[in-house]
Amino acid sequence: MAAVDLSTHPGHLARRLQQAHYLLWNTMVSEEITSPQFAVLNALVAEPGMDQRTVGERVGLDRSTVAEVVSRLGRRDLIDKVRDPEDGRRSLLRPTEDGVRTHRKLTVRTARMNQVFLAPLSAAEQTVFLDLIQRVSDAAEGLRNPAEPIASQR
Amino acid sequence: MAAVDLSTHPGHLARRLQQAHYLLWNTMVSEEITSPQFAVLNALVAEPGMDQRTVGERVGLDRSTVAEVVSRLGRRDLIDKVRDPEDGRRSLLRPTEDGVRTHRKLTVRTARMNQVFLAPLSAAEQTVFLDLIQRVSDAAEGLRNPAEPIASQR
DNA sequence: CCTAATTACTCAGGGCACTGAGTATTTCAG
DNA sequence: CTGAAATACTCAGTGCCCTGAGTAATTAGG
Repeated sequence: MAAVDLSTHPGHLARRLQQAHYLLWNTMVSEEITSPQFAVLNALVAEPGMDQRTVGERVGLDRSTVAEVVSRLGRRDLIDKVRDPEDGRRSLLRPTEDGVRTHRKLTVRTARMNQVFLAPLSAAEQTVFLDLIQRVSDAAEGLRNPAEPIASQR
Repeated sequence: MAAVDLSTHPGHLARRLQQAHYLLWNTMVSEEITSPQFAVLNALVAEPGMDQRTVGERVGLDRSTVAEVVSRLGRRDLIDKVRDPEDGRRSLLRPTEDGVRTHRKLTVRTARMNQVFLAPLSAAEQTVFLDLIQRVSDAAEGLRNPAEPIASQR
């Protein structure tokens, strides 16, 4: 009767997009390491020694989720976790050698998967697509953090 | 070192987009009914009496997830669930009066939320955005179901 | 008919994502 | 220097999402 067409609802489409990606990741990249786990690993390869909070900020995960992902990566010995001697609240994270190796391997596969994922779009459309998603996400995240002052470079 | 820029990874962006939507939904639409729950309710308002499998197909949820969502909607007395007398395997689902009322209320709020969510884009960009997400999702879902024959209209 | 395949659903298990409450540590105000 | 505020993390609870295995009912083959 008064039902709505969900294909005009960005939230619904976002969920479907994410699910589609999840499946493709599973078949083309890894069945063990998930996309969020790769994101955390990637952040730590870029900048070893970050604490959990900072990692979460970088990859867009909240405190609890980071803790879980970190614990799984630790269980697989892909990252190390040590208490910061200078600030006993923090845990400092860094990839192990195995972690770096795994990251390298998955990076290649991820690139291939992205190509397949975006294949239905032309090169120009792909650029637009990434830009639009990013702008919407950034704006929506901005709604959460009220009027944060200008980010300093450190 | 060899780290990757995740802002060019559609999967990562898809996850962030969905999270952003989740937060906005929570503040602007409902704290009790989630977006997937609304999707199921919406499908049942459009076509009461579907079984769980069909609902899942319509809204893009797998068997297990539909079962969970349905059980939550049932707990809130928004839908009824009865065994199909003609086929004892099926559960037939239909919204209760309260379910229809709730659906109507949330429809209004959802429309408002979508406006806010898409506000950073121009009207033309919004159209492109929805189209691109849909095409990518459809294509990726197509990779899963191998060579399905042309869908019949019933 | 009656067995075998199919179909709808359930259940257990792993992982992501959020909130609210609690703990430990550090920092800051007085 | 000490008590209060802030910070990093943990834990419990809820919900979404998938897979693989199991159960009950229906359909199809011989």
